[in-house]
Amino acid sequence: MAVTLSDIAAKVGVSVSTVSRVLNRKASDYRISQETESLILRAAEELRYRPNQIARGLRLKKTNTMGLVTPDVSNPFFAHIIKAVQHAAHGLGYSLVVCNTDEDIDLEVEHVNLLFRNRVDGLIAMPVGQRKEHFQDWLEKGRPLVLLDRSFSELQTSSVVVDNYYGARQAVEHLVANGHRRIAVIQGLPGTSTSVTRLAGFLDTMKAHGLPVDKDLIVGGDFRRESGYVETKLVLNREKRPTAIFAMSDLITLGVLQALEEEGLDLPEDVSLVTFDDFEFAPYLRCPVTAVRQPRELMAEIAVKLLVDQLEGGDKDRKQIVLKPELIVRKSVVPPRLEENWTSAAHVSGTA
Amino acid sequence: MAVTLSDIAAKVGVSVSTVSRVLNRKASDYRISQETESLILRAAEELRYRPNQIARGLRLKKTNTMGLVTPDVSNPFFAHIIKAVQHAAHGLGYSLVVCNTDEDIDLEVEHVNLLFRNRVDGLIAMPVGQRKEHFQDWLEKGRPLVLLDRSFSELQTSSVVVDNYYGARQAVEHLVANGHRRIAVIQGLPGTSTSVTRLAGFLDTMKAHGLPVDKDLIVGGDFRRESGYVETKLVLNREKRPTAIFAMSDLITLGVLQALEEEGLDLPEDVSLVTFDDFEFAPYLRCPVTAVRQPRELMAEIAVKLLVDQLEGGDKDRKQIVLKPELIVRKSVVPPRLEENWTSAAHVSGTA
DNA sequence: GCCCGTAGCACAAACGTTTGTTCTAAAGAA
DNA sequence: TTCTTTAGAACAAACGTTTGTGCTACGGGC
Repeated sequence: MAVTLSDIAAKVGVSVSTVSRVLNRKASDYRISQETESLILRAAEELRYRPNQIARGLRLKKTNTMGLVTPDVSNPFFAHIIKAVQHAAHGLGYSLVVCNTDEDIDLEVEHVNLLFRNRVDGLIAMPVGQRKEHFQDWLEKGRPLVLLDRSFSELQTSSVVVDNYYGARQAVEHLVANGHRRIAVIQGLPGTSTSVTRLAGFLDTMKAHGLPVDKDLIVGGDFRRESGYVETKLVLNREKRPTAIFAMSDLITLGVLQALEEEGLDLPEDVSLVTFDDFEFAPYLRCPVTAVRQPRELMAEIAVKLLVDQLEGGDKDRKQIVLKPELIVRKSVVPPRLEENWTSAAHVSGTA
Repeated sequence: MAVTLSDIAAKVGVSVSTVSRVLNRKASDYRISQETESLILRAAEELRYRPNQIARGLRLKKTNTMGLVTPDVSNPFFAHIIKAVQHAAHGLGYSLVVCNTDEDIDLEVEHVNLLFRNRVDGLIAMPVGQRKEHFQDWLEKGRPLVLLDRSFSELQTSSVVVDNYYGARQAVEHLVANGHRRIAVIQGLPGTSTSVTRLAGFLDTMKAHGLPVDKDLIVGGDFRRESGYVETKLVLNREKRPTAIFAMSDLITLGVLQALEEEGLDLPEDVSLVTFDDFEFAPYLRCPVTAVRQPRELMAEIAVKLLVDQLEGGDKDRKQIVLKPELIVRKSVVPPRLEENWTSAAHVSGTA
């Protein structure tokens, strides 16, 4: 069906190997005459020859493809990362196989296995957390891996992440500076490095200010909207309502917004809010949200660069890149109303 | 490095072909003894054999991979589509190579070529528009193609789109019913089928109501935020300002919001707004936006189904699936202020 | 006239599979 | 005993490349 080297060889009347060498620009190394060379080039052009990367991959043991394992393609944060990874990879001559784990560790394992079968040259992963043996296996097979956004400190491989501890401290400092003491934390998937580190940042900040931490206000099961929604609902109906919420992802914030609306609570008068992930719509919300912005594109580019360095340069060093996030202050944090601060609040049902 | 069939063969003491047949569950067809079979299965397990899909692909001329060409991975609409395509493809045993064209036709051509070299089994494309020879070539090579979201009526292949004409009519009817006569249209990439059809829907609706159309109010160059921003800026500074805006994508709307904010105009008091693509944050914006919602996930699933039917069932029929969009009415459309309707407006500089 | 050097290419193996065909030994039939 | 059948597997080719090595013929040196 498709045109092969031997089609060209037949047309020109030379052997397949000669054609191969010419098309790989190795004509001069094998003293192939100018004449033969141009005949072959012309024939390849005419037949619209397109090399079969599968055959090539088999022979060369290199597919020029990398895998990207993502927790949630539809999350704007990851979507931007994917776009940037795709772009960088393409620029360096690599195709990208994108996987979606849905934060499901079993699915992640399956995808990593599949990527191995497909013999992608390297892997960029934003891992679910919890388990890491599949990545360990991957590394033991001698294949490069770069962790992105989330990492395992125990894994001997490169990673590029944001300083989540710093980011969380910035966010919580901002809340505390505005007078908040009862702060609810809606975290992401508990085992994930980003959750863990951000939570540590929260706890340390509270401690630094000598503020008590109510364990009941530390909630959340994953990074998704639904989680943000139900956890907010629950936390708002506690006896002592928090005066502020620290959300660990853009989608969680989406759920928070939905819950607040349903409860008839207004941002920021009734509750203050700080979130991780600065999404595009943040400035245009009813109340523009103060957010921790991460250098998504930069992270993605570095990850690709690191991977390709390993693939092509044979750079075996384990590099740990940490970038600084930035707190974008908008309008979702104001001082709490005094009377609410310590009242047991069967909450006022709605101003809406 | 990696374990191959012959490693297993050597360990068990049989030939490669026998191992292959056993692992492909064809043992009984070739009367291989139960004993040999279980020996092989055990060995494969112990050695942690993972079939090399590259070799397999070469032999079988099937890679179990499909390509997805996307205009913009970071656009929430496409991000959701990608996620759903990924999910459906994975469910049917296919890996997904994702490309990003950035609405650049040359890049699209390049990506399609690359996908061909990689011998993906089939292609799902959300094409830029403008040119289609590369898809024609693809089809002539006998490879399946499914167009998604956007289509070419001249191309003999399956497609799944939304009824953009209907969606646009719904949107514009809503504006007209609220008393708007001067409506600005910020369209996407002019050649794209979605732009063309939505524009037709707009024009026909205006005509149906006997309303004049000011060509100067039909603007826009692509589906992105920047376009929405600058076009809104320009259109708002015309002598006769429109009383409403019809935006053709979520990202355009994002740009519109930004421009409105900068101009100190309030939604919906100063300008009404209807947009295509119902994004997640739409309900939580300062002014919740009325939007045309498309069944993204369904579209994606159908596209994958269509492609796989062609790949595996050999179904050669050209199927054209058209789904109905739905207008979600929120609060961004109100009747225009009377005095504004026909005054030349050196616009009031800001209420903010 | 003979040999050697070299230009210019062909040959063949290998990458890891799949699959049509062939081979071997043992069992059963005559 | 001899021939046929069959179970159980091995052999080998092919997919489309790449690449180390081998081959041939011509020209020049002596």
